[in-house]
Amino acid sequence: MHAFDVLGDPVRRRILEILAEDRHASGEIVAIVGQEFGITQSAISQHLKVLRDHGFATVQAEGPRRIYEIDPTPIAEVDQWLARFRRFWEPKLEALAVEVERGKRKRRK
Amino acid sequence: MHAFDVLGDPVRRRILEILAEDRHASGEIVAIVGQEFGITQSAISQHLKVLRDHGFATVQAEGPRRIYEIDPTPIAEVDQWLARFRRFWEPKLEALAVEVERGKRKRRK
DNA sequence: CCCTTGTTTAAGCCTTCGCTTATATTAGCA
DNA sequence: TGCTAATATAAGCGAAGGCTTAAACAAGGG
Repeated sequence: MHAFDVLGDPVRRRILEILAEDRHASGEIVAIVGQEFGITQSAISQHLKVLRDHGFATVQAEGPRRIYEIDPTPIAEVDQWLARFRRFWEPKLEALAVEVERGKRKRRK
Repeated sequence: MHAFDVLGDPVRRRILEILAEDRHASGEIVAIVGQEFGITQSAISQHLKVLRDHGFATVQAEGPRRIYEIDPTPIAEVDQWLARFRRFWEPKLEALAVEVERGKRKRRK
């Protein structure tokens, strides 16, 4: 399963949004996401497994609880792939790089 | 089908890579992608339909040929969603903005 | 007009995916 | 040691997606 497929599911995207803010126990995620999507604890646990297996999240046991934390690595790879398209909607990007360079030169003088 | 699902397929990603470079006739895409993935012209035509239907590409008839051109809009939306995760691998982003501002101030003096 | 070339569409098959229900596992506490 | 709370796993089902073959359609050129 490719990283894009992992991000293809709305439940998983929502979980990642939550984990982007802070680490959470499985149960906390179930409370939020289960409510919003009307799915069971089991379903969410399976989504968490997908996120784990594909490197989007890491787990740490704290007593009986599983604390999930985001791992941005695969998202960064996706972002990397998107880079080649950015010039279509951000022609300013080159200009930005130029700006920074100009600033650096000025300060070196 | 969500934009992420559209990007989930490797054939479609490859087509978008090709269209990112230049516009191409359907047949040209078939020649490249069909070879690489070992699938039929029909299969590729169906992928092109998905890209059309979800706003990733536009078509223009030129005689019997269909010329495909990329439309970056949905990719930009995906990129937008990814924005919230960028701080995890690019803490320099804030610094970059600061740099630009500093450069602008210097030049105003 | 027909034939050929370029392309799309239809039908059907097979696999994958997400969900539910039911069951297992693990930790801590009485 | 059992009981409960928190979580994961197994089995099975239905829907969706991607592929192939076959058929349809559109544009020129003879």
